[in-house]
Amino acid sequence: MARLADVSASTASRALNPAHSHPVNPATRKRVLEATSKLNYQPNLMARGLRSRRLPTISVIVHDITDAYFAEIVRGAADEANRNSFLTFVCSSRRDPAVELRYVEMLRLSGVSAVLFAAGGLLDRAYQRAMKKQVEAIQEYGGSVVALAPRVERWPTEVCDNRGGAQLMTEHLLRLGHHRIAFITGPPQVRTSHEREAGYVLAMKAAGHDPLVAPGDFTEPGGEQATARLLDSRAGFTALFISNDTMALGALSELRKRKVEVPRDLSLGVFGDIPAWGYTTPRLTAIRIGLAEIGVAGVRRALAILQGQDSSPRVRVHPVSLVERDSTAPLRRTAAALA
Amino acid sequence: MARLADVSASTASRALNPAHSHPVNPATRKRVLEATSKLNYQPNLMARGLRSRRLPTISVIVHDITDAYFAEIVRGAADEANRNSFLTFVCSSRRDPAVELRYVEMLRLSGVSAVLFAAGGLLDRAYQRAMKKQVEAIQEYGGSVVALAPRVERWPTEVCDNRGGAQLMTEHLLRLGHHRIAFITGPPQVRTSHEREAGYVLAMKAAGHDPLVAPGDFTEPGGEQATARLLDSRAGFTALFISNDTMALGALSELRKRKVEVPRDLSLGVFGDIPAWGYTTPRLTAIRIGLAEIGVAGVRRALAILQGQDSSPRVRVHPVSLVERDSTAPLRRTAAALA
DNA sequence: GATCCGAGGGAAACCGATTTCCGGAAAACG
DNA sequence: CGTTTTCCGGAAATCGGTTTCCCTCGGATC
Repeated sequence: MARLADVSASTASRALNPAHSHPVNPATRKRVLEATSKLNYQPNLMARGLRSRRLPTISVIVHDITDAYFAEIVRGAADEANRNSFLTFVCSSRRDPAVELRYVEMLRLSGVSAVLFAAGGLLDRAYQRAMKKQVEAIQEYGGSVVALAPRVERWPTEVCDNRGGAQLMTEHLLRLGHHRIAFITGPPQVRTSHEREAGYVLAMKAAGHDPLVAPGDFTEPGGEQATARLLDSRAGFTALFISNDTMALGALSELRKRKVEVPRDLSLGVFGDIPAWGYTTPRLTAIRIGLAEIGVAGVRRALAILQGQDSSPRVRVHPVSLVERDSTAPLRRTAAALA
Repeated sequence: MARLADVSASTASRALNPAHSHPVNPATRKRVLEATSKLNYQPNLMARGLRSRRLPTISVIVHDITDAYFAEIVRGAADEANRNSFLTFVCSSRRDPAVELRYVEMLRLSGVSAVLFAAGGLLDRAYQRAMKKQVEAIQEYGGSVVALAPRVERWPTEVCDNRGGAQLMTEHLLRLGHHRIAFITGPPQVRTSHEREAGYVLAMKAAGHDPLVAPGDFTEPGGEQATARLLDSRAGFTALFISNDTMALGALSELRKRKVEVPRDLSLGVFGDIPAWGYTTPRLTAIRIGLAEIGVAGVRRALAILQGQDSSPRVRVHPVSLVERDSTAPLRRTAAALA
């Protein structure tokens, strides 16, 4: 035991963890601290974890780490975790419930202190039940759970203003004179889809226009297909609002393939701003989400819960903003080529 | 002890870890396995780690997880780790040596089994010394270290063919009739820079042309500045080869700002293929690196070392390929507008 | 002066698995 | 039949901290 170096044995632990009630003589404490720095002593985290049931690690569960959306969340979370001497696991689940459950089980076994779910939970009943069980086991040993997107479970949540953001974009397009605005929504199992769709519908109805919602699934091929079907339907829209970045990539391919020129033939808005939007042609108008901040907030929240001092409301909504670029233009300049 | 459920005590450990030499009666072993599955027994990883000095975790150290290049490596590594029941730490170091050292120290304290360095080491002496010490400490407890890019240290390495890829792109441009090809290189502290530059220079000299190398630093603003300086220099080049994806993003901004049209005014090639290149205008010709495969190979190598059965050569070079898109065109169609 | 109380420190239990060490029983051998 | 292996299982040590339990000592109280 490295600590024998100075004098005491278990007293060292008390000196180094002043959180507990047992008093330690300041002089003794000083000696201990000197010894630790002299010996460059560092506690064995696994030994500590064996007693305390958890390790100073957090985890972020995302669908796909190569998706710029999730990567930014992970960066924010990992940075904040690092600042608090926590390490960060990253779990890329590919939207596979089985993989996700397996991840969470491994996390539990490894004594993770907090799990951040960066994507909406699936509405699947079996998944929900199994996940609830895992999460309860984690909470049993003192771990905390935070959602970074709306989920069905009643977890503490850090989320961006999906409804407000969708309203913002819709109103922007309306203000440009568009009133036939199509919307590609997300998968129905995910709350985010409904929230964004609701914002869009709300803004449309408030302006006295009929919403035109096309089903989508938040994936790139899904966005491609949804765009194709919309164009084929000849529904006669002059603006297209796509409810996430990944689908927008697919839409861009499809529009390029069909030689639909943006914004001349069609104004295009996206929920979710990723760096790539600054390099596409045209550069895309998008709803900017402070993803890194959400990641940071998630870790802060998780750590606060760990210390039993979280006073935030259960759901905290982070504001979003409209980033206007070149893909949205006034209706007069938009040929109704698709009517 | 959950295992008391059937009969034995420490025998269970032997039954569950047949790797060791102590024999176990097959019948007993069967009873133990039945009990474990009945009780849904799962070993406490921290207790196990306390003895074995390490946890079934790996870590990937990258400069920036939001960079598509690194994200793809991490995805490959995390998937492969998951398949082997290992969890994956991700460390986004922002190219800060202090952050990186701190990460590695935390990893060591947490008993990480393997560390994968996804970026070239800095040539800084103090950094090198400190890192060497950390890594030796990790190896002392049986952890392994793998480099996923050329580094100065003599670690097992999985790397893409930097020199060959640079030759490939250069030869592609030469074949199109270009001979005044500029090259934006990377920071001199990084081996990758030198390797790619060497490939470019080799191909140019082999063709009897003078290389034109502009300094860069692998960052986006760096790419912007390097491009600007090249254009200002009126060096009269008709093609530009940028040695990594991030700088290419900066270059795109600069070219767009100056209304240099690609490939009409300038052919553009990039080392490093990222999804965004399919959505830019024009779509960029790039050297494709199998980054996910490199991540997978890194984990495989690390696990093999852990089990003392790594028979690979120290440095394994992964092939790259040329993805031809719209940003490179024959010289005849390229106005020497920049001459 | 006896009792009580709190400060402060040490010994030992504990977390849960792995790994010696050891011993009994069966098998192999002379 | 005695002796030496071999097989197999249990008791106990170990990993390195944290926490409980207990003890001592000095000061305060009655």
